[in-house]
Amino acid sequence: MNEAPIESRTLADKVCEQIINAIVVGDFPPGQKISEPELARIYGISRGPLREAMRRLEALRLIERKPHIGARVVKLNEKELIEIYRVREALEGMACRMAAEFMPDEEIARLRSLLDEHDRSITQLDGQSYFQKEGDLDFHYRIVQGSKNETLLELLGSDLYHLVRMYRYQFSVSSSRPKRALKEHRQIVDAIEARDPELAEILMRRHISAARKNIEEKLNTATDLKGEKNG
Amino acid sequence: MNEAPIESRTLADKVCEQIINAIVVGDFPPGQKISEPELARIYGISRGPLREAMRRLEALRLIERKPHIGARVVKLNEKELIEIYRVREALEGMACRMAAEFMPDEEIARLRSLLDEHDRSITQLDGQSYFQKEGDLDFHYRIVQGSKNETLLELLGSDLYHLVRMYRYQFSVSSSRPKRALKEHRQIVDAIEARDPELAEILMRRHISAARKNIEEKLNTATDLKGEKNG
DNA sequence: AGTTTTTGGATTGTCGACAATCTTTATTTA
DNA sequence: TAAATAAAGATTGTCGACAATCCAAAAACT
Repeated sequence: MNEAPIESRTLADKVCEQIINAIVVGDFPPGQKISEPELARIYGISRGPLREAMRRLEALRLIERKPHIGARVVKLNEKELIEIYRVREALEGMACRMAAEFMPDEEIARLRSLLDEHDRSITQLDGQSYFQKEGDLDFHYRIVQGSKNETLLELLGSDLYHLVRMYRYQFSVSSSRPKRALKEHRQIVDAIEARDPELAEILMRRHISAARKNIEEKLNTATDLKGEKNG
Repeated sequence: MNEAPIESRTLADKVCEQIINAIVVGDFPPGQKISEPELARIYGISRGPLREAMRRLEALRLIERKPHIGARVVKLNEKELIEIYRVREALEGMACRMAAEFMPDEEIARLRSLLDEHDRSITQLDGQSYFQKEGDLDFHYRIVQGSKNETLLELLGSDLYHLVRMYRYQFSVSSSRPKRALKEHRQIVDAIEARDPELAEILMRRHISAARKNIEEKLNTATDLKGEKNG
C-alpha cells in the first residue's frame, strides 16, 4: 500500500527551484555576482548542495560560471533574445506539426477552452497582464505536450522555458497585440483539430516569426533613436 | 604581454570530458550503474568534483540520476532515437536556413573541400567507417556554425552532439547510403552558396527526415520479425 | 603624480568524514 | 518452503575545513 508521496527531493533540488524563481522574476538582477558562501547562508544550507544547484542553473543558462572567478546571473541581450525566437520557431513549429498528428481529441478540446479563458481575460484590463506574461506560455507549452515527443518537451519545457520566462519579465516582452495573438492561436488549434500537420507547422512558425519581427522592429527603432542622440 | 594559455580548467571539467567519451564509445555500457566512490577512485579524484561532473553529464542526458539511489548510463531506445531525429530536423533545418543567409563565402568554400574529402574517403573502403561515424557529423556541425546563432550552436553542438554520437556508436546508425548522402550534402551546399534560405532549409529537413524514415523502416521490419517469432 | 609591485583578504576548488537512505542478506515466522 | 521482517553493509547526501587561485588595496618605485 502506498504511503503519502515521499519527500525525497534533495536539498539541492529544492534550493535550485527557489533560486530559479528568484532569478526569473528579478530578485537577483542580471549580471549580479552569485557568492557561494552568501547564498549558502541565505538558504541555510552548505556549499556542497548549493554548488550542485548552481551547476543545474548553469545548464539552464540562467547563470554563467567561470573557473576560479565565480558565477553571475546571465545578462540578457537582444541578440540572444532574437536567437531564442529562431529556436522556438523551429522547435515549436515541429511540435505543432506533431501535435496535429498525435494530440488526443480530448486534449485539443481542453486547449480550446483555455483559449476561451484567454478571451475572457483579454476583455478585462486587469487580466491582460497575466495573459501576456504566463497565459501565452501555457498555450505554447500544451502544444509541445501534445506532440508526444519527450525530447522536444524537455528541450522546450525544461531547458528553454525558464529563460523565456526571464526575458518576458525583464524585457517586458508582451505580445502587444493580444487580440491578434489570440486569433492566431485559434487558427493553430483549428489546424491541429483538422489534423493538418503541414498547415499547423506553418501557422505556428508564422506566429512566432511575427513576434520576433515585431521585437526586432522595436529594438531597431530604439537603436535608431539612440544613434540620433549621439550623432 | 600574454603568457601561454592558462590551464585553468577544473578537475571536474577534465574528468567530465573523459567520462563523456567513455560513455559514448561504450566503455561504460548503457544501463550500467555509476558508483561515485568507484569512479572517484578510477580517476584519482575526490567525490566532490566527480559529483559536479555527473551533474553535467545529467544535463547532457548521458546519465540519469535518482535521489538516494544512484546514477545509470542512459539506456538508448528506438523511440528516443526517432525523437532526436525530429528535433534535429527542426533545428538543423533552421540552422541551414540561417547559414544560407549568414555563412561567410570563405566558410562555404571550406565546407565544399570537406565534401571533397568525404568523396575520397567513400571510394576507399577503409575510410568508410570514419565517414559514417564522425565525418557526417562534421558536415552538420559546420552548417550549424554557419548559422551564426550561438543558441542553436550550443543546443545542437554541445547538448545533443554527444547523445547523437552515442547513438551512432551503439546502434551502428550509419547512413547505409553514403553516396546518396554525399549527393544530398552537395545539394545543400549549393543552396547555401546560392543564398537560398528557403531551399536550404527544405533540403536539410528532407535529408534528415529521410534518414529518420530509413531507420524507422529498419526498426519496423526488425519488430515484425520478432513478432512473427512470438506469434 | 602615475605606474608597477606586493601583500592581504576573500572566494572558489578540493578533500575527507559523518548522517540519512537504500539494497541485500540473514533471520524469523506462518 | 515461502513470505515477511530485521539487521548489516554499502551508497548517496550533506557538512566543515584546507589549499589554490583570484581580486583589491596598500606600498614602493620611476
